[in-house]
Amino acid sequence: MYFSIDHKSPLPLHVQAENLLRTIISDPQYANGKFLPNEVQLAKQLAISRSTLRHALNKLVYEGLLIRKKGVGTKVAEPTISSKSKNWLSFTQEMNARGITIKNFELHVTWVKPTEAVANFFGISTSKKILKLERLRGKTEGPFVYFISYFHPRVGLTGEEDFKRPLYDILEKDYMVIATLSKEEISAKAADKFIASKLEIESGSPILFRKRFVFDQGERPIEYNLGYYRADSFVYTVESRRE
Amino acid sequence: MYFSIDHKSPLPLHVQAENLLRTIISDPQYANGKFLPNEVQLAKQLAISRSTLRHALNKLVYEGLLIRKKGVGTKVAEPTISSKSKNWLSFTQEMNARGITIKNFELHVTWVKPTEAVANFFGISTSKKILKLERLRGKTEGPFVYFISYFHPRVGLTGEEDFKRPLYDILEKDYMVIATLSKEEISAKAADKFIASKLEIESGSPILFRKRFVFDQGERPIEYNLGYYRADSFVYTVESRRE
DNA sequence: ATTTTATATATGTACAAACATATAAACATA
DNA sequence: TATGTTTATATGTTTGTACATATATAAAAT
Repeated sequence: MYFSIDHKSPLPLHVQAENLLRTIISDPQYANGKFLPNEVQLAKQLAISRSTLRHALNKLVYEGLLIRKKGVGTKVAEPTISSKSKNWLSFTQEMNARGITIKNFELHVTWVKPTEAVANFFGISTSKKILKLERLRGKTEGPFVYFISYFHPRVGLTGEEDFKRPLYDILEKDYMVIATLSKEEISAKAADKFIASKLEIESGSPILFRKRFVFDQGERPIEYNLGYYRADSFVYTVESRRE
Repeated sequence: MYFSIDHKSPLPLHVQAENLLRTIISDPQYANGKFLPNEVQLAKQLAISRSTLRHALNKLVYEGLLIRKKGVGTKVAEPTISSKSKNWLSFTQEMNARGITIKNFELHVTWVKPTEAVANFFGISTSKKILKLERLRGKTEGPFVYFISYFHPRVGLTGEEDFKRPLYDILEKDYMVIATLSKEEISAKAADKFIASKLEIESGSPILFRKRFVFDQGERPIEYNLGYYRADSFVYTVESRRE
């Protein structure tokens, strides 16, 4: 199979190169920290200049998908499952970028009366039913996260949506709701029986628990999300800079 | 006042330009979304090429400090109320803000050969001894976190410092080392015997594990920190904003 | 008065070329 | 054996140049 870049495409060459590289490094052949061809060679192969290639590489390096080392080469980063708070990529997009295909093991949509905490967060009464979305997701080998989401009635979800599509895509394109602010609380806890059975681990095993509060542009609450992650397959990463 | 760039400095021009720009845009005169001079002009002023200047600008744009618009110009981003500054409080300050008085239960200073991971992060050999700081801290009722810190030799710590003072205070005031960037990995794990005994919990109990990589202004590694938190008394919070 | 068209301006894209510097491996030396 | 020294190789830095494209404004046409 041969890759090439279309010099006549309106899409900038460095973007094409970036996309191409994403495809290339997501290949299992490259997944395990294998080195790319050197820049001069790769530029020649793609028929672009080294500067343009570096433009593309820079982005992937910045995202943490590639690791460059002076005098050595550029290799594919180990595909750790992690979450960068800086990026507002959706869960699926983020995982895809790391060469992990997300499988949906379970997907339940129900209308329920909100708990005290949820009603309080949304500023609604506990008697009015709201949409609850439960999803068990993970890799082909098995699930590693159980999500529970509640949505504010204002959003207008019907429950008939195709939740296999990225959630933010649905909210933005179909409901014109743009998530802008997210507050998260991350903690560790022991898995109870229910979560343990879902994640296929033993009851009492440590799990990473993430509460996520999502707001729209007007800082109005739109989603209340609970995530239970298997401790052995999920790391949460945060990058912060002073000033 | 006039800025300039030293072409003889070993520090790359684009890094110098980046630092310079950081200073410039932090000036209140520039703080409120004011436009920078255009690239060609600014490059001339700084006596560097436009490409080099763009290299510097790119980084600041990526960090969200600058906003570029094709055909218009580059302006300083509005200062958002992010959690960045919040994340940069010291542990003690952070706890004080939550109304918790911190007690030091144990404090050990030793010189040790770094593990593979630490040596690799610092870019030093595993044979040279470095400073290791272990601290068991918590509330008056009992400890809830065990910290292990390693410091890069470059920092110049002697081990004789008064570690009851805030760490960042020591680094800044006594050693002129300013921590600027922090990358963290948060995960859950089961407490091993050692940690369990320190935190006064049962072995196998879930704990929150935080790896923290701290860099100075030149993005050089200065601290490698491991934190083991009792799950029942610690929650990690993150706030992130899109765009 | 309104719409269209030109134009100056600024960022965006792309290439070529040269030199600097870190790394690892091969080689030579004590 | 252990330690320097060279060398090939790969990324890092920097400049110069040219043209593309989006934007806002001013001028011209309707």
